[in-house]
Amino acid sequence: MLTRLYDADEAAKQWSSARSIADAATMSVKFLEQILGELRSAGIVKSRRGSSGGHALAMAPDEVTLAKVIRLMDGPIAPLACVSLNYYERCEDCKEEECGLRRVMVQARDAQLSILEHRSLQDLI
Amino acid sequence: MLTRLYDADEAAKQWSSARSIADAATMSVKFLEQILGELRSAGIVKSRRGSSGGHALAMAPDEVTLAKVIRLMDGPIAPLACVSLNYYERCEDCKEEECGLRRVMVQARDAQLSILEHRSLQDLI
DNA sequence: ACTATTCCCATTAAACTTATAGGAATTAAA
DNA sequence: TTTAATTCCTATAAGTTTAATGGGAATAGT
Repeated sequence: MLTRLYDADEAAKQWSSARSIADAATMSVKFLEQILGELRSAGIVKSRRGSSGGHALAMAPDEVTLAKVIRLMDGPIAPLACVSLNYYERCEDCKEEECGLRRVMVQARDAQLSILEHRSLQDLI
Repeated sequence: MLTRLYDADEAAKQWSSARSIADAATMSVKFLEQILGELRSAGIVKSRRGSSGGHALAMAPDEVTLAKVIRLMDGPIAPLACVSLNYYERCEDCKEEECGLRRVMVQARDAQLSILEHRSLQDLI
């Protein structure tokens, strides 16, 4: 769905309307607007109001890593909060240095991030 | 919590009561019983009723991969249902062969599984 | 002024997670 | 054979999160 936002010629600054994207993805415009709002306030998408307004990518496609988008949409990538880089929360009654589960979960997190941090919108086409 | 189940001498078949485990983990016995029930019906844990009954691992600690346990407790490991090995669900209106997102998510899934399928309870101690 | 569009906020509806509760079945031991 | 400890089964409540809808104000082009 995001890929539609950079089909347009960058110089020409084509703004895709929420309506047109929603139609293509068969989802409600209102719901889509909400998602685009999140993307905008995260700086991934920029928008222009008014009669022939719309939405467009705010940065180059290869700068939008999947990790960024997923964190924004789905929250933490890490399987446990105590190994999350961006949404860390400590477990209660846990000595992190000694926790074997945590040690393994860090490995799992890093394995996944090694993919998601190095794949961008560019790679989705 | 699971690690407590194989502290005991395997030959002596020590059965840990739900109560004793719950105390150590500061959780309600009833809640723990529910979890142990799931583990039992998945064949990871076996139980014995009656006066001096309890629970014990049903297989060697190194056979209990984290992938097994996580799938049982948390469901799919894959970040999207359409790339899940055990809980696959097709996306609607999607030609999987052409879907760039899916291609990347498969990579992310495999990266994570390469850890979780090769780490067992044994590795948590 | 008129119209198409984003933008913001509030609300509902559905789903899932977490936890609690009661009691039947089973077993060992007294 | 009675008693006590324990698993086992099922229902349900409470809480949280997610998905979706809706109304209307702000903006910009014509």
